[in-house]
Amino acid sequence: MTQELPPRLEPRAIEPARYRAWQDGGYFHVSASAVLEEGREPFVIVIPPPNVTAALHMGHGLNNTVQDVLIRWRRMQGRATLWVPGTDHAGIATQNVVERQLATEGLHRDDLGREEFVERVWEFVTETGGTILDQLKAIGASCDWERTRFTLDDDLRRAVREVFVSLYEKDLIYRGEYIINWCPRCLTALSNEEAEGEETQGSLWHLRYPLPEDAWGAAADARKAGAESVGQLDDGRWYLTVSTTRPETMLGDTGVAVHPGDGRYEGLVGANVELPLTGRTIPVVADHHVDPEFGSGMVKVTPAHDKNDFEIAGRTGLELLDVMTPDAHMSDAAPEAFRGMERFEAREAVLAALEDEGFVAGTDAHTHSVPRCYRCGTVVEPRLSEQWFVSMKPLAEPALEASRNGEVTFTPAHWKKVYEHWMENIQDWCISRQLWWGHRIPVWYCPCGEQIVSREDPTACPKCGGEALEQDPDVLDTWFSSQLWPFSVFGWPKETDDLKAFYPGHVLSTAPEILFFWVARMIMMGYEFMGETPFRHVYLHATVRDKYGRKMSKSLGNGIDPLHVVEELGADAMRYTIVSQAAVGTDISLDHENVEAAFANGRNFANKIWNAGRFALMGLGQGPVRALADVGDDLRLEDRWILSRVAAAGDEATRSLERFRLHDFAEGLYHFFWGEVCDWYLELVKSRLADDADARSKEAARSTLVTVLDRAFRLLHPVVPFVTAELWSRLPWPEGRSRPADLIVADWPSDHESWGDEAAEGSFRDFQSLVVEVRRLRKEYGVGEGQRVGIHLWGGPDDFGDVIESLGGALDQLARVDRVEAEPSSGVGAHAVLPNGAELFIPLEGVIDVARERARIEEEVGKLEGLLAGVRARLANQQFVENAPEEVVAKARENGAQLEDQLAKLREKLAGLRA
RNA sequence: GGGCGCUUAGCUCAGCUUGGUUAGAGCACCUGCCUUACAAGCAGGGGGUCGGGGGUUCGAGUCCCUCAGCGCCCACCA
Repeated sequence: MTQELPPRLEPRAIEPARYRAWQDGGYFHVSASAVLEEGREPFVIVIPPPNVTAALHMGHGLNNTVQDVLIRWRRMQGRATLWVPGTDHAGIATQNVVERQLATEGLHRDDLGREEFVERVWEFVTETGGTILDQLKAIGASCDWERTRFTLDDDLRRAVREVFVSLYEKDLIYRGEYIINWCPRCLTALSNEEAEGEETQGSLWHLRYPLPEDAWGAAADARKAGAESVGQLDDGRWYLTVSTTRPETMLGDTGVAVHPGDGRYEGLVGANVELPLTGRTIPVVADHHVDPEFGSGMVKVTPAHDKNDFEIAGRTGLELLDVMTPDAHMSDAAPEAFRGMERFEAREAVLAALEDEGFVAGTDAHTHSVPRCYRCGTVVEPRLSEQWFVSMKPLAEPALEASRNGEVTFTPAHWKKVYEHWMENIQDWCISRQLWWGHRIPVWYCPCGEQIVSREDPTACPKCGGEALEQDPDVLDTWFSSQLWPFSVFGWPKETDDLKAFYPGHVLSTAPEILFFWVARMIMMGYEFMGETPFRHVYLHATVRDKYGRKMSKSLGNGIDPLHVVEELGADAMRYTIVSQAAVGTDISLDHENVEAAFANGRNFANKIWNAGRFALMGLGQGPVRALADVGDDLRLEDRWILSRVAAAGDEATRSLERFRLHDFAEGLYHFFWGEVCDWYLELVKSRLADDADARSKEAARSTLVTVLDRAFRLLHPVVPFVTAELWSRLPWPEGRSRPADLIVADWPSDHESWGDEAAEGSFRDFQSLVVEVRRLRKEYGVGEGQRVGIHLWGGPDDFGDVIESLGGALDQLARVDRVEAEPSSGVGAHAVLPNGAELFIPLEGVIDVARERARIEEEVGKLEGLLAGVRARLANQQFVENAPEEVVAKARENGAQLEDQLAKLREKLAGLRA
């Protein structure tokens, strides 16, 4: 019953039911046999698994809408379309959340112990883990929920174990003591990617290290050679100057380094410098890493707290001295005065002590990048530590080649360069984390010294037979399991049918900031373990920002909750708004302070579609609709025009989607549907549907309307699935055509060749420009809205007369023109030339009160002339021009110019009315 | 320090790959309409020297150089 449709779209009334119907219909699911047995071409996307504890934010909203658009489109094209959903256990993030929960109970994870803590996390995850997936359903995501995976599922554990052991066997995983990024709050190692640099306004302190007396001669020589960093203290002692941004680390210095070729310091190499505050002396060494051009050309070396210094120590044999505890307090290795101090407190204390003894040579303001933990924001401490690493260079090679030779492509294209640059400079990956939540490292240690790396949990040491094996306490970086996602979700390392059918996937859509964390590593793992790329195309979506251009984030509180948008305005409104804004390579700005306004465009469009459908359902009536082919002879110009246009719109939509131009896809259809179907075709077809006297015209209109809406709804469905599916299901169906079970699986329109009709499009364009021009003139000359006029129309294309004749009734409907004469005319009235060269004249004598209109215009002219005279007088006044603020004068000039323009137009009008 | 990108209407952005009608959209604004699909609408309208400068060309928002401002990524310069 079409009367039931309310005049405003109520998304809540249709969306949840629609979604349930799709799920119940099994449309989201596809089995391997569709590919392996039926031979259908697959189309596969694996979802970027959101953190299991996450709540949906606008970034998810955008990314998953993008994926759903592609998925729905391909599904309609008949591909065996699979979108695999799931969540990530998100090691640090999840552990932090549960630790915070514990903290509210006054507990620490140590109070529970490892097992109980992990159990607690599982409880939490089991309770809340499904939330974000349910939220995806609300925005319409058509994932195959039967295949939902979690990165800690048994299958995926097996994959992780296999990959770790396999890489270890290939010597691509090793354990060693190196400087790694350490978060003193999370108490774990981090990868380079997890330590995010933040530009910070800091200081560079210059410190003096006194030289022993036997080096004073060499020091004096160095000074003479131009080494300004060598000098004498008040008491006559010579010293060297070194610089640092982290003075507290000087307590762990074990040397000072210069470049081997730096002649200035030649005599000082080998000298033992006094390290202030510590009572230690440290040697001056030569190492080629030191840049003689930079600063003093002399560097303090802190091997246990700096990556470069560690390497220098490796080459020069300097000692390693760790002066900090894991939680970044000064350790027992530091002088007593500083022990137990927090690092920044120690920084102040060290500086104060050095200052006291005259060892601070100066301070410069210094802006540099300070690494922070990507999870908690704590300043990362470079720390000497034994960890597990992956050798990345060999793995990167095929993944780099894949980008170079186009096996993997990127949208926007410029990410290709970013990806390749990173791949070319790839560094080893620290994968062990001192956490409890995650994939435990599959390595056991026997008291006999044997290290066992095994696919199966060992029960006894293969070397000594001992059973007192200890498993490595650490877990793997979350991204170690995420990188296997494209094949682990299909059951690898087992050779499953799913794997055969659905690997490799096609598109990977995600945020640019995890290109290195995740995308690059998936590609490397794909080549290493599957022998080919996990996906051919990487789509990096826009960043969602607020109206001030700031990234939406929890901490800024400037986020928009997609569920709130769905609730208030509908999923369709949200989807259209963000897709239409997601132009390649740009960001999306949404006003978080006025959500309704931010999504108004999408909401209005969904409502427009709704009303167009309502109109059709009411206007079509109950009778059977004939197939288009059966009414072919009765089609009128506007019918042939709109059929041709819907064909063109379909071609454009397909082209846009093929190129990942989702913005063009959405906007193109918006303009087609609103600007052509609604503004023109529906307006023209109204009277025909209501006119029972001309049955042939009415039937042609009904057939055309049904056909056009069917097509349009199909094209629109990927971006606004709910409103289109709802209306489509109610649309009457032409006789003789079989009807798909649901719009979600209706064929994507592609047979457009036979529908194109350039002649009809050209003729209709001529008609449109005539209507627009008549409307404009009517408005300009104050012709009342209901007032009919006659027009004269001459010149232009040969067939223009025929066009006007066939659309005569339409001209009356759209522009209130009841008489068209083909003869030239002039006199009192309005005249214009159309784009196609035809001349248009509207006699206004007797239509409007010409004398009154003339008087009205004259009055207006008088008024404007007065204003203009005033402006001119001001501008003629030297004092005003010289003394008034510049912008006031400029404004006056601008006003004058505007007034002159307006006057010219009015005078032209007057001339027409006098004729 | 390297690499990349951006600057077009009041705001947010398309358009540049392949130079060529009058540079577009949404929102905002002005005018007139509650015309029975839709006022979340209809009709009409105003608003841009395409960041500055230079060059190539018959022709530049589009290609090249340069300057300025903004942003992103990478990096061990103490």
